[in-house]
Amino acid sequence: MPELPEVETIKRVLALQLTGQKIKNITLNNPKVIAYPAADEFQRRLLGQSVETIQRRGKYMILQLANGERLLLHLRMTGCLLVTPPEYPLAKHTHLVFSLENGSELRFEDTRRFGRFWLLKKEEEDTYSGIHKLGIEPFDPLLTAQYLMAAYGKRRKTIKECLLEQGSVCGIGNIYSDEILFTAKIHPERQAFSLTEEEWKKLAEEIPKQLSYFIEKNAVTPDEYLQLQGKEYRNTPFLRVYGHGGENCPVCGNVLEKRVIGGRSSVFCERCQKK
DNA sequence: GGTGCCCTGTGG
DNA sequence: CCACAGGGCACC
Repeated sequence: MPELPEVETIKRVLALQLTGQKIKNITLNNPKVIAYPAADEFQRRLLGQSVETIQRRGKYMILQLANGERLLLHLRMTGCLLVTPPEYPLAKHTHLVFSLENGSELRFEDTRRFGRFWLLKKEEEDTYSGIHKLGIEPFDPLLTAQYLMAAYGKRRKTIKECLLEQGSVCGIGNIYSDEILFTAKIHPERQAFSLTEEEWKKLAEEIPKQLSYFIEKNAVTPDEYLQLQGKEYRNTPFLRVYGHGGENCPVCGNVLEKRVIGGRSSVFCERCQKK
């Protein structure tokens, strides 16, 4: 599910609910979700720790703990973090539950079980989670036309595939790559090296602009988030192309094309996004 | 670079 | 029944 805007939304909700909370108990229903270290050590080291701050890096969430350790999480496709009252019905694919000092629970659910946790010691170098391979944040002032050109400008891959990589600019997934390319008026199948300076400039503009727009549109209160069970994202009515294949382009009315690019389903307007 | 895989659920 | 789903990685 979650790309950067969704992870940011969840982060903002959890920050209100988890900051300062101590982990009193841990129930691990599916040890596979713990990528590192071994599940028993993971539980032993987390027990009794409290959450100091919550950060986001790319699509990863980072819980900074009072003892200097950090808990990392990647939600992948269907992962979901939710703070609930203890009596709240347990969802079917709940793999991990933290009971907190104030009586509430932090639950991790994930239907497809792709999501993973990592727990790193204070000064421990993280070569496990993949977070060390991430490129700059989309809101980094370093993200300029020049930066994009240097990163992708010689690549034969399509620009859509480049945007999905996390190594130069992180956080963009399949939905927002389509939205970004649509507003930048760039055909997703354009080979990266073929983009003009004007187009790199537009892209550098639209990447942070679109992502922050959707962060705004995502905004929920903790109550709303619980009601939506951390799953339904409210931003979908604002998506202009993703999920709208076969419908009319919101700009020119042309029928939107749906096509697999780099193994991912993609929607675009052949008239607005010239090849 | 492509392809398959990790998983479960849903919709055609 | 099969194709596909918002992510990422290993493996030719």
